[in-house]
Amino acid sequence: MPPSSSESRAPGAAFLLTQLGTQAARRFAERIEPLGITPPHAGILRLVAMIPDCSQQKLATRLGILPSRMVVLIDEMAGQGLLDRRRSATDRRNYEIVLTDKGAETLANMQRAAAAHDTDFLTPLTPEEQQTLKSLCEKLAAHHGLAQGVHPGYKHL
Amino acid sequence: MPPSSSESRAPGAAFLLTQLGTQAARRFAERIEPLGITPPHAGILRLVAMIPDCSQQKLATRLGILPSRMVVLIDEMAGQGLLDRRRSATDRRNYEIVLTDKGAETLANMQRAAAAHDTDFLTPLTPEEQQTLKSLCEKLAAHHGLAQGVHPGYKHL
DNA sequence: TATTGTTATACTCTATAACTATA
DNA sequence: TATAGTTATAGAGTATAACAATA
Repeated sequence: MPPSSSESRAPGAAFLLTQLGTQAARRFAERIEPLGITPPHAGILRLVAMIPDCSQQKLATRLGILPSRMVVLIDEMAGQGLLDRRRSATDRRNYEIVLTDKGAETLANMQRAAAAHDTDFLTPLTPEEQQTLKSLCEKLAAHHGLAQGVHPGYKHL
Repeated sequence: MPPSSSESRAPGAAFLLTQLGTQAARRFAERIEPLGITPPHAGILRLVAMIPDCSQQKLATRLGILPSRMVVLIDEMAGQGLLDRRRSATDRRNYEIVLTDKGAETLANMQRAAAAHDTDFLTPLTPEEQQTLKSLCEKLAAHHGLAQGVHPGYKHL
């Protein structure tokens, strides 16, 4: 019988993961706010760097963002000068989204922010504990089919 | 120098926590959907059981939900017969929110769903790994000031 | 005057459908 | 006809202000 009072129950690990994940996402959003971008922008930046000349639809599918929403996000980022829309030469229906120099710079700043965020968030744990946590999370993520480096928070389910 | 390709980076533990936390929250929402309730409803149910005769404002503050939103949520739950609004005898401005029999039954079903969710979500790990993960998450949650059993996902920051 | 609950309103994000231009 | 991008629109959720009843 687990220890319990009549008034509260100790939360399980899944609930703790929900709490921590929400908190981590919130802190990351605060970290990148000074860069003028939001978490969806950050996801797009990283994916555009990974997949050069990617179409908007592919980006939308990979990130779980609706195409109609992607239009707005790309508009915002193009307006900030972070990326350019170029019509594909082979199929002029779709665009090839490319990083500008400023976009690449913002990506680098975002990755530095992510690294600092990671360090700070895990600082209560010893280096050994951090490694253990990471390994266990990787094992869980693999079994749950989570894509490498793609935030599932933009999905429509 | 960490292992990396030119195309991708291994995500840090904080990012993994965000992924897993989002996924866990989504699965929990799916689990309780057959009970006719959403995650905010679940949070209210648990808090109402913990704090009898609680006012709407106290519930809103504890859960990080705006008072104006709390009105709608309590309306929905009262409409389902899960709880009742009773005017306080001592201060007739505020209500005392009380669980009905059906509300208590739904709470019990929700707690069973949470336990099953926890078991399923952690099933890729061995019992020892599960205990280790839970301990590390508890340590992190304590250092980050996360309230016992209160989902931070309803907060306005 | 301050507080509880409530309503009204605006803004964002999600979701669907319809439109355009290309193929 | 099918697809990429876009626009329009409706529905949640978040946030702020203002209001009525009560203290």
